[in-house]
Amino acid sequence: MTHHEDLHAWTLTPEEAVALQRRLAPRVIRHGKPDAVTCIAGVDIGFEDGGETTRAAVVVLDWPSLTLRQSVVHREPTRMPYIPGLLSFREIPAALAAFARLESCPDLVMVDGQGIAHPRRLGVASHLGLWLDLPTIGVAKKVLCGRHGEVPATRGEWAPLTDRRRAEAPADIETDAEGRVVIGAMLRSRVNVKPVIVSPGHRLDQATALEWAIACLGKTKLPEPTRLADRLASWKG
DNA sequence: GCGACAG
DNA sequence: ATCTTGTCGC
Repeated sequence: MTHHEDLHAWTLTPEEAVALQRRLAPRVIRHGKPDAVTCIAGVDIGFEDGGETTRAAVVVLDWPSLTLRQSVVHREPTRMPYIPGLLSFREIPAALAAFARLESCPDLVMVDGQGIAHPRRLGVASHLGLWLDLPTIGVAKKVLCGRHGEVPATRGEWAPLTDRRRAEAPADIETDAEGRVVIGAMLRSRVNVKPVIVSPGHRLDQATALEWAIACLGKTKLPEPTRLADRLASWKG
């Protein structure tokens, strides 16, 4: 896999990064379904040397067996600090380098982090989806923005995550009874465990993102793709 | 003005 | 994210 734009654009000030997000967000497609899914990738980033080295892990699983087909780990110097809302600028360069080493292109990508459940509707999953031009889903462990009611206790059940701010894109996303924008779902992936936040990244809608997240659930909190990527990125296994 | 704030 | 031991529970 290759990419047409170079990485110079990643040397940005926070203000420039925000401006870039505002420009890119309307390009994010949040409807439809990925076609003919044969394999699903999982992505996660870890850090070493007290944060000086960034470690990107990508795993590719066959669907529907969820069997591991390939895994890649890429290391490079960290070039940006962590700033809430600007996570993609810190993690995506390494993720792209890891993707470049994949033998086959996945049909769907699951990312550790938010999709459109982001202040400017451009979380790391959405942003990565634009670069890869692939359907992506964000699976996060904590909320960045938005509110939600009580989450059902049953595995597979969920509660909508909503926000007052409307998206920049003209083709808008779902709203609830109060006209709030639905930006994701608090999914109970496991009983007695804190829910995960599932939000569409790029090229699919909320319902589809949820369907795939649930379809990829194994016995643990995280869906298999991100669970395995997490394991690799954190050196555990 | 005062919090909150993905990984 | 990362630094970190043992411990409780299915």
